[in-house]
Amino acid sequence: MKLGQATIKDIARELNLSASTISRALKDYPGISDETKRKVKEVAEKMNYRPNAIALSLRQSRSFTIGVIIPEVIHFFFSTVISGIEEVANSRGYNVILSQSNEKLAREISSIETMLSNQIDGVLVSYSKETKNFDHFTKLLDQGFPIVFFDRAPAIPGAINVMVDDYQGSFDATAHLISQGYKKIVHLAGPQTLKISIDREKGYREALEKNGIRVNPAYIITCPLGTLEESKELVTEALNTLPDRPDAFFSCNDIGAVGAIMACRDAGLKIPLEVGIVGFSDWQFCSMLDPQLSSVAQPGSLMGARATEILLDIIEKKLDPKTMEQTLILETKLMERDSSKRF
Amino acid sequence: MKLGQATIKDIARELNLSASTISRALKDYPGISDETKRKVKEVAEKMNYRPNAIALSLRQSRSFTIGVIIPEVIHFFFSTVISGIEEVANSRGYNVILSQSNEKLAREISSIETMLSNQIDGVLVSYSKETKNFDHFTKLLDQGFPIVFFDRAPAIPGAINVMVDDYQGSFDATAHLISQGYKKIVHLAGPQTLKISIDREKGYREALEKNGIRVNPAYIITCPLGTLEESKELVTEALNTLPDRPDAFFSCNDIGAVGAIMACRDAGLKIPLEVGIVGFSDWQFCSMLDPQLSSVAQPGSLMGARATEILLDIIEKKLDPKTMEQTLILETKLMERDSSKRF
DNA sequence: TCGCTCTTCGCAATCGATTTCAAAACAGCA
DNA sequence: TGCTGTTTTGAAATCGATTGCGAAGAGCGA
Repeated sequence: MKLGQATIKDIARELNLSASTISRALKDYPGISDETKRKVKEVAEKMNYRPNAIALSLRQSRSFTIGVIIPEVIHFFFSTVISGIEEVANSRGYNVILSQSNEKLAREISSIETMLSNQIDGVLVSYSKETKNFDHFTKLLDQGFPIVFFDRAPAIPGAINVMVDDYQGSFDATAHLISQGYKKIVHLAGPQTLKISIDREKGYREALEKNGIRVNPAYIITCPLGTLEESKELVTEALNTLPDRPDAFFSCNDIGAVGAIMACRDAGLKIPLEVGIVGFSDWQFCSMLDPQLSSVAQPGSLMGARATEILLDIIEKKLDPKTMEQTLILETKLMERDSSKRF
Repeated sequence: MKLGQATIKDIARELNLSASTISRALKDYPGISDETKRKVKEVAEKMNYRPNAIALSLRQSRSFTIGVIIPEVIHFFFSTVISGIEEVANSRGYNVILSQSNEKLAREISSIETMLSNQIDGVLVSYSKETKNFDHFTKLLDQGFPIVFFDRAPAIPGAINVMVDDYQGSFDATAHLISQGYKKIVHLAGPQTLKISIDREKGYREALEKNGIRVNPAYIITCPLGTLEESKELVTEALNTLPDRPDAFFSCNDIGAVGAIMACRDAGLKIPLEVGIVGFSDWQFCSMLDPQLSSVAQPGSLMGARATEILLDIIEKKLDPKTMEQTLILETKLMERDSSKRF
């Protein structure tokens, strides 16, 4: 008796039949007598038979597994995306292999390599902050390998992206601050390697211009690290040194906004009376803060779900990447809370 | 030319050699001339050859993949655990297949089934709140299949568990509240199906007793849902109806503690002057709240890492589950912050 | 009893890589 | 030239499941 699982051969031996008959009986193929089918299924049940998906994968060159490459699992936003991915993949019979790049290009590349070795049917990617060269993706795309990018869209022509409307979300947030009477609005920007950072900054700029406010370059402060400490420090510095003291901060992420809250509070400024603050992402904790933080909600779970649907449709040839819409943009929603509401 | 990847046979055809020679040449087996090795490697490189892990898995009955079953990815704590798992698994050459049960027993079972079909080498499990019967796990354990449970330890003799010291963490938190002069401490407990809930309640009870405070059953309030609204409501009710008004709340999780903060604030109580509050898990946002929330930190990433190390050691037969320590308990750390510090 | 048809099942190849066993090829030496 | 020994390579089986094709057996009419 083997230690492992019962195979189709074990059943065949037990019943003095051939492996082919067992296979057909289990799948209710025509040409197998009902009596045989009954016996086969009975023995399969008894032996606790479970088909070997690996053998199937090898034969069909299909693994029913998709890969997900993400910068960091710990980010709340990404965890919601994963949740959406897992949900859809699972319901359509696919497994999800996960790998985090930790924002390192080298790990991103090696992750893809091992996943390809494991014959994944497709991959969902949100690339790392380090990634500036996309050859490892274009090579695959050229071969027709199914890839869908989410959240962070690379500068690759023909690539399929699912993202939120960073520009519009940013525009809305800035316009909201303006409508609340804030005039000297600082933008805490993200690393310029990410398209989302650029789009968010653009939304900020255009909202100002459309409302007749001149964009002051000194009011755009880049936070490369994205940590709480960094933004707190930079905001404190801005409050102390900028000739025209800012009266609002729009951060490209929630952590930065929290840093701004802290810095303003330390500076003795009242929120939202004297300073307005808006974040981006609408992390869970926004409504738990004091004051509750206004933020731009990104539909993370939906993004994961949509990206997965598209990927699986491509894999199953229901969609041709060449003929389809290249970029799916999901709407954001501004959550107006205490940190930015004066009226 | 095939669409897919180049195989060993393609290289063989190209060089007029046999598949066996290619295989040996690529692995630097003895008995292959240096000249042949050189040519084979050159062609392999040129054809962008990548070994098919599926074929290897089939042959070796080893997939170098482990499964992870988790209630919900979105939970901050679990996302840190996943991060630790992924880290260790990756560095030891294993893939991670992820599945969330959404706290549903049925999905937990079906996830395990598909993972087994996919020939995973072992599995890490944190079981769902619905799971009261562990047959689907014991069956596997009896077959000698490698399983390591984390965070939530099932009542299965011989099972290997990695968890935090819920009892001690809870004891410390309660003792801390007592040391700060709080006397009427309410415990917001979790669902009694989870061992962690029971342990945390036990730590609370014994800390009280050891400090000569009688345990008041009315002071133990169970929060089955674990939502913010629920705890807010229950705390408000407790403040209004309990004959002896509580002066502190120790919640078995952070969400509950936030609900308590809100309820107390709405009731006009000053934190920490009039009411002390401590949570459990030390989620990211604890230090961003106002007042900053004291909480018991659980080493999530470490837990994931340790559990994975043990699992891989068992898989690789470096460890025998029968002879080893059954339960690994990781230390918690009380993060004392403003919400509970009167002095 | 011989055909023929239809039902029911088995053989063998396939997927990609590894590995055992054995066979070539070639060198050295008498 | 013939024999032994070494080096280098191949054929075939294996892992588990599927499937086209062929074959055996039953049943039936002539």
